[in-house]
Amino acid sequence: MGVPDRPTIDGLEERWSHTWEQQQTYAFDRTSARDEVYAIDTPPPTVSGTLHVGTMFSYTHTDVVARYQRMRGKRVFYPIGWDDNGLPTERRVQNHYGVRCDPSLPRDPDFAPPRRRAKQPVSISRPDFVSLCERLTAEDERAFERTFRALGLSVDWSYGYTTVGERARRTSQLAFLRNLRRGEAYQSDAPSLWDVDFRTAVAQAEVEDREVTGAYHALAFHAAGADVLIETTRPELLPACVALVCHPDDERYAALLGREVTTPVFRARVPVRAHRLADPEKGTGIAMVCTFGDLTDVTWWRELDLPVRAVMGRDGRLLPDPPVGVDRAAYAELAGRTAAQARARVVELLRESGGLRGEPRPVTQAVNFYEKGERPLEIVPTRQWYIRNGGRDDELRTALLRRGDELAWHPPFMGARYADWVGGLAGDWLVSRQRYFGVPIPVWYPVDAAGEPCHDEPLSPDEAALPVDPSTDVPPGYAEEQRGRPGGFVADPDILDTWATSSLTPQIAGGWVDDPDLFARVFPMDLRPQAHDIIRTWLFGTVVRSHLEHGQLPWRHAAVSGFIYDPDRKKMSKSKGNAVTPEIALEKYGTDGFRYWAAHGRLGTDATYDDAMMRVGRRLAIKVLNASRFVLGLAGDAVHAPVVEPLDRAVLGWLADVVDDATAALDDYDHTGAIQRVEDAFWAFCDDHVELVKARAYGERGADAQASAHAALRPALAVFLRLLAPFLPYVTEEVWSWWRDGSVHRSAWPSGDELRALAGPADTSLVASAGAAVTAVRRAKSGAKLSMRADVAALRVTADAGTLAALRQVLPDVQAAGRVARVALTEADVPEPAYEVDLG
RNA sequence: GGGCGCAUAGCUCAGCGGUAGAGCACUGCCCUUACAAGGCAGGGGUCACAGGUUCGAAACCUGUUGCGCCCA
Repeated sequence: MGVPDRPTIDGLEERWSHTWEQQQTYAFDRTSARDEVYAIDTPPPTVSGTLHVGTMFSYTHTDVVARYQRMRGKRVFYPIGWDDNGLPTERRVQNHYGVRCDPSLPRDPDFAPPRRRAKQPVSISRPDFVSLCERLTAEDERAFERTFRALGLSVDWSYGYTTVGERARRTSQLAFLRNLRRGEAYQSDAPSLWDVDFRTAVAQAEVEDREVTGAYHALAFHAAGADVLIETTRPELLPACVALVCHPDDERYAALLGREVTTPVFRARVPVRAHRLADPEKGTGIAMVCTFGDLTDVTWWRELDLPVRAVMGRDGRLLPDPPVGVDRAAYAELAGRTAAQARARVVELLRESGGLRGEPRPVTQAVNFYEKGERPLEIVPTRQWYIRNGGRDDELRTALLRRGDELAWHPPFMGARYADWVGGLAGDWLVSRQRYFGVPIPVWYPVDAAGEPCHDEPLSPDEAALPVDPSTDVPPGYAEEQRGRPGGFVADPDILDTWATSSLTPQIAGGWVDDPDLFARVFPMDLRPQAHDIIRTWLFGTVVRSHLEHGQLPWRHAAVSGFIYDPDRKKMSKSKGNAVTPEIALEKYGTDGFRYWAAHGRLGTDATYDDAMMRVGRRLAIKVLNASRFVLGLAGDAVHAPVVEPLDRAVLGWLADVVDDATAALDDYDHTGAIQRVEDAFWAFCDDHVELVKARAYGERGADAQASAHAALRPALAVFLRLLAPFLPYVTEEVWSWWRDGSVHRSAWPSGDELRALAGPADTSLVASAGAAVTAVRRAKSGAKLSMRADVAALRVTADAGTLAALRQVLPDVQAAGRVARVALTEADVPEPAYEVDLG
């Protein structure tokens, strides 16, 4: 191809991306044996409109690993998927089109999405809603793919998947049914955390605390004798009160234990009970137990065997009918109101009846929210599906903790996050969601003669029939006419949580359900890359599923990236409006410049979005282009000439050490250490070595000395290109194409030993000796405000015998590079060599 | 309240037992025939604080303070 006259890094992305696609440069060879394969369980990004710069950061880290392993000779299995399943997509569709799903509506044969977003969301049928989800995610996925391709990811796009695709549905349903068969999946009708806006149950891992302002209300309960005061931040739950509870050692209330008191306003009789979790220091030391105000209420309810007085509906409004034992007229004031409305009304009623003592006192408190939700979570008794994850089973918990220990964490301290989470699990994994767009739970229930579904005897499909949609498919042995009829069946209406499917990405990408040949070659995988925020969800979930299904870890290594902060130290996020669009950065600094910045962020460490760093990366890429042009443009075809000059031998030996260090760093998943070592060496190579041998390379000291220079420069350049290739894939490929066959990304990673063999007997310290001498000359010229090309009369060096002996070997190169006429060497017992320059 | 991490030059970070480093920014010089969307050189830090270990600590230990993340 030859060296262009005016090389530029602009436009390399488009050209080489196209070539790589055409030549299938990153295609996975699926005939490879497992031990030849390096398999990556790439995170399927949530499809959400735009890619976050933090995502690009993390994916660059993974791509560096992929490219390195490929050059090491591994057959890299590097698929990618899109997480389009579940609530995030539903929410996006609702906002994007201004619609909401109403499953009671029939499909509209002439359905078209609203043209303009209406103020009030338009209700549409479930099939129409799902089709909008599919339509929008398809658009988003095309945009994501464009951006990832622009980032130069070396994935094999032919192994793409989506988490609602057919293979994902089959995988998710099959894994669930196997869990069910083994007793690892089960149903429970129990109080569950519930988001009243999304109207679905949520799992522990999706819950977050938020500080909100509330108020303590002092309420007087009537007892024989004196009133009992309790304090609560949720007076609207007073009709749900089932007991008062105090600490067993609290003498203030000892006389009340076992007696009943009467709730104010609602006039329900409730017992006073004792429990160790009642905090005598908090409020008045005695609390009301409601079904259900918080998770402590659930504990009290369960452990004290209390009845249920449910008041909170799934829509976040108080149920129409009062619980047993509650005053009907008072409750009628609250029925149908939201929690906030009901609270205001209860406070009024309390004031009127004298049940409120003093004024409410404002407090800030931590309240549970669904991480994507807007109103505090309620706790509602519902029937839900769970998968065992060790939260209620010490044996399983211990086994999963051991899996965490088996995994090679990069950096190691991330393993503690996993152990903390597993150690603190409060219950099993709630996987059912009362939503529409996702993998349906693949079971039906028989309907008894009275028309009631028998939830204890779920009907499963044949594995061969998967994936199924129970709302349209029929269980084995039944006919569609029997749907909903006594003696017939009903479908489970729920879908599996997104994480319950994405926890199976190794199985989905590896073809567990339909390509056992592939699966055997790639599973268990080598690497799980991801960010640290989803250790408790995605990483842990994947370990759980693999442990239950395969009895082993799903991968050997986990590489955990940090987050990206803006220069003001705030976390970048779309909601804060401070996120940078990665496409703009890629355009401005080039892909190589962007990747250079990303590669400087170490695993596990949060990094700052830094334009300046990208500019440096861009400059490095330009330097690669120019230095390569110079080296390759030198006359002569002396590649096979012997390397005889001491400095040439030295630079190759020195470079061998660089190769060894970079290799060790990358083997240790330390891409930061590797790129630093390599780029420092490359600049030193350009600034010192190339300058030192330039005159010789032009032939000023004869043919043999010239040939030696060329014979060292070209292999050195080839090594640098390969060392830089995982980080700067475009510019290295461009230069490689000028003079080598094939792709640099399919070339063999350099070997320090091969370089040493080429170098022969080499004293690598000569590189530093010669560098120090030319630097001294440059410093003198700079101090005298002279051009670097200015001639110098003399260089006098005073140093010990060893230093002088080294210097003598490279003296002609030093003199030529510094344009020094005479050199005088003086031996003396000095700690540091002294350089004196006579400018003449 | 618990766990984890971080505190080094104006900024972004490396160093993790042997006399303080890089890049950016700043200053000066050089239009040098690989590179001015360059290059060369220079100034700049009581390594958060307090104890301890050591011949020697930015580094190891203990504590304190501040910041961040995760979990109660």
